[in-house]
Amino acid sequence: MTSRKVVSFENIKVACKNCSLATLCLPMGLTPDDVERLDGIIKRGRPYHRGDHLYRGGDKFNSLRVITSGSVKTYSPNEDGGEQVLGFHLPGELIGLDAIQDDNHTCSAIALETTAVCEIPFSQLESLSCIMPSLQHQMYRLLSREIGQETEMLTLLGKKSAEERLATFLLSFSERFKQRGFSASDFFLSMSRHEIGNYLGLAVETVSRLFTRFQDENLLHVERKHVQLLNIPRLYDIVQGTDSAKSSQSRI
Amino acid sequence: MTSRKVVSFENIKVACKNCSLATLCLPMGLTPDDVERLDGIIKRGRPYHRGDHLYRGGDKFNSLRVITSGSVKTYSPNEDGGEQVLGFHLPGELIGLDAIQDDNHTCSAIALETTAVCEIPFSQLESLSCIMPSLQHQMYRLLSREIGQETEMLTLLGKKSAEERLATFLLSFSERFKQRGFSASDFFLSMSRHEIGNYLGLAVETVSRLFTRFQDENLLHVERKHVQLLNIPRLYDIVQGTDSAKSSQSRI
DNA sequence: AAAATGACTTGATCCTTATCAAGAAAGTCT
DNA sequence: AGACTTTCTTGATAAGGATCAAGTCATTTT
Repeated sequence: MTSRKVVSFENIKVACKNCSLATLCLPMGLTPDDVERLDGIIKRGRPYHRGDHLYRGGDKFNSLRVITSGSVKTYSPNEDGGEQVLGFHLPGELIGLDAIQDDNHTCSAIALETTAVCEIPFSQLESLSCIMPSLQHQMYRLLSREIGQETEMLTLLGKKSAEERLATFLLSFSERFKQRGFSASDFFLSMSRHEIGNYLGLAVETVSRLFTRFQDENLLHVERKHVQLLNIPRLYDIVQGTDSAKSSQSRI
Repeated sequence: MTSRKVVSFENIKVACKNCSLATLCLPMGLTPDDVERLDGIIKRGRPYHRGDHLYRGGDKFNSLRVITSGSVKTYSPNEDGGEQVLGFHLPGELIGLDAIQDDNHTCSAIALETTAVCEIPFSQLESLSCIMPSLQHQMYRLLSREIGQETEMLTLLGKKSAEERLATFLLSFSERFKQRGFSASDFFLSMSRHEIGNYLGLAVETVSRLFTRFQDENLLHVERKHVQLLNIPRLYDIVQGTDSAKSSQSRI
């Protein structure tokens, strides 16, 4: 019975040209003809369930992957047995870029919920990008964007307070959900408090306390994974770290 | 008189095929013919002096740059006027990769000492990489490597203690100097304590105290910018954060 | 439905590192 | 050379967040 269900899933193969994520994804900026050619090398497998690994550190690198639904956590093991969460990835986002370097995955990727992905065999993508300059350009842009995003994380971890980190985290999801046509102020987080803390360089307890405090300050309403942002502008103030957030609150 | 000197500098244009850094740099893995073609698009300008900007955030992005001598700091301004140091770059290292994304530099690069660079006009590099698959491959690898390196910084800033951070920092320079044919245990750091602290997410005072402590523990000898590493293995122990460093010290 | 498990929250305490403050050393300028 | 500036060091204190310890709430198991 599961097998029949899986087969039906596999039949739901949305071609790039019909995919709502195309504007966020690799086909962005390509002509319809080029999208068609790119589509030709993409593999769409069965969905992953919560806890399934898309790949693990050390695995041979063959494909880049784009999340098409669900969400994924990437992480790398660190020396002393623990892990460092590297990112949370939503539909339209490309993962595995760090593995091009030496043909092996350096980090792992695990589904946080039922998740579908497109696999893009890298060697074929590379060949294709040799004959499709616009695809090559798009690849360079995506790789560069990834570098820019990690740079922002460096500032977050290097300079920001716990409060600023969580506000940044929440607004990042708000913006990304909005981009994808979902509510910017009402969403579910698919990861645990522990994973949020790990990602932000904070202890679980600190994350929990901050959620409570933000709620007490009417910045948001939170119930487990369900978050409703009630005062997005003030969250942006907090991100700025100008401390005007507190004063603007007291001015009310 | 300066102009004559500059002219003489400009004449010292080492072609890629004669450059000792070629194995670390873009030509890595290219055939001599391909290196020649790459060489054709590279511009070698006059050297920068300490404090000169190679580019600033907001500048139009035209070229990637490879340091050929000296050293460079990259940084991005952050909201509240301060800056976040993103990296220190030694000969053979490629900078500007983050700017491909939107055709503008998002961060700034400044010479920490007299520094020479090769400029690689990106549009020409892109065209060339379309007809030279091995160059394209090398570009993907370099971009991917950059992502991997930033990932390591995330772990450093997210999980490591001040002590582990400084040890990691010192060993990174040790390894990179060694790769370049210099001593792995005796070198000059071209940046200030303040810049080190900024980069590592620590206060200047903490960096200073750690240098003193490491010296007291006979891990190194430091006098201003001149660093001599006296016990590299134990520095590696510290990086691991297993705390075995301290016990191995007391065992002596 | 009760028990067990895991996730989250809350409180109390401790520790690391930031901040504040001042002095020393090095480098710069006239 | 002497004054000035900047960088670095060192000490004292404070604060932010980690850690330790319980307890609560959900969810799953039996």
